[in-house]
Amino acid sequence: MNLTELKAIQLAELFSALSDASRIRIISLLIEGEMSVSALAEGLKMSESAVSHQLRGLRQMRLVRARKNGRQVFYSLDDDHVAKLYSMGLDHVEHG
Amino acid sequence: MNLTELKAIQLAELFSALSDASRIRIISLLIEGEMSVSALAEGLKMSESAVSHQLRGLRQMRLVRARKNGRQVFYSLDDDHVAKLYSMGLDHVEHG
DNA sequence: ATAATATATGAATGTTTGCTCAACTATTCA
DNA sequence: TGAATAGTTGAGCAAACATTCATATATTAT
Repeated sequence: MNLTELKAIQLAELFSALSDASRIRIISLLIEGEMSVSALAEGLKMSESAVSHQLRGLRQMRLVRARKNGRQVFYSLDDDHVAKLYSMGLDHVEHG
Repeated sequence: MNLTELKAIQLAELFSALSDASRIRIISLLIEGEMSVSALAEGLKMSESAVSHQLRGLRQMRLVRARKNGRQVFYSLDDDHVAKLYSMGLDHVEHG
């Protein structure tokens, strides 16, 4: 194998995106479908600012996608890899 | 779904274990087979102390297992979930 | 135009993290 | 026994991170 340093960093960045409970909960909501920032904030009992900051990180990693409609912004998962990693992790936590 | 806060934290902890380039490289070496701390340190060009600190975290998460032989300690992956998460992440980074 | 709503963003702050260094335990060798 | 080797551990420090607060931008309503 012999992983390059670059790929190690990229992999670490990918998993970093999933390494915080707030982001995990954001993703768990987005798995069910797209949601606005305020709906996420309400569902998570976090401030809209905090949610927006986290979404920015997820957006930069291309894990979520934003769709603007009027003054709302709807976020959804950009890619099913994320959902797969999520469910595989959940599996590990629940059983095994 | 409605993920509990506890499970969100556990999931985040699992992914945190994979969220650092040094740990990713440790895991990429352990995928090939068990290795002593000093062999890992040499392969990664890290101090044994730094490697040992990281291995402790991985051990506490039950991602690696330690086997002591004389004065050496050989580490290996505890569970193939880890290797699966790793290769799925690599897939995401390399293609798509 | 003004006000209200939805989101984004920068600075500030407290917490967490990864490493180094020094000290420690356990094991082998002489 | 004493010295050398392999690894672990705690303290300390700098860098990274998550949230809050205040402010800014964009859109809609009056």
